[in-house]
Amino acid sequence: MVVDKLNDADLDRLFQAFADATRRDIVTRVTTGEYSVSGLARHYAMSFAAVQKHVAVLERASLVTKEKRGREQIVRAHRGGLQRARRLLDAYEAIWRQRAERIADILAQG
Amino acid sequence: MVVDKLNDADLDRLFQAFADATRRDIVTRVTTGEYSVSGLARHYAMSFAAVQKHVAVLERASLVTKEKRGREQIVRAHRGGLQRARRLLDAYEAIWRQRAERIADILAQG
DNA sequence: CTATTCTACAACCAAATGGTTGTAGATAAG
DNA sequence: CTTATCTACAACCATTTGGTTGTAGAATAG
Repeated sequence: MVVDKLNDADLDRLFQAFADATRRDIVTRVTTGEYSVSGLARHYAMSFAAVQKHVAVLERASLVTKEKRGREQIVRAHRGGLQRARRLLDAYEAIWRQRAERIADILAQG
Repeated sequence: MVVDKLNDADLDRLFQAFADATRRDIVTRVTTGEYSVSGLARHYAMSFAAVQKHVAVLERASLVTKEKRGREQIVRAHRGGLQRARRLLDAYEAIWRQRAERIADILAQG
């Protein structure tokens, strides 16, 4: 899947995926260890189906992938989404720095 | 939570705020130029009230502030929110690197 | 003063979100 | 084979979201 160019809908899904504490926690877990969907579900005070939905949201945002192993579905972190989110925030940061420089210039020449 | 030393609700609001193309565009605009709420509204194919709500979402997420000037309300970028979002994604990135090192160690000693 | 502009906010609506329970199919375990 | 486990998915519900229109007040312009 080529996901270099980000459209609005991709970014919407990406940040939406981060906008929930349970999902952020799932991302942390699957980055550091190996979890099936039910393995994840055991850690949260909600139904299996609810966790399943959270994983689906992360999957659509390209933050995790699933891989079938026997009767389990192993959830793995997928770095692509994270990197794209970081890139966007870095872009905002760059705009900020540009602005700061511009202001500094104005002050310097004023 | 290991990664998440920031308040969950704050982070929810922060990423939720980024999860909309109009709001991301507003952030860009107010970082590079000076805009009133109605000045912003002129650029979007939606009502003034809708833009007003988007600005309110950004305000609650600490991504912008408003300052009254005459009968206008000037919207200004506020760096705090952006920096907190970046910090969180950097933390995830750090976890990734840790994991990569761990795997490299295992491979090296295996 | 009067008219216009800018903002705030309420009320409303459709769609999305985050949760639930229930059903059913695969796979593993006894 | 039978039972338990893991997953998928549908149906449902309450709340939130993203939009609308309408009303009202404050500040500016003429």
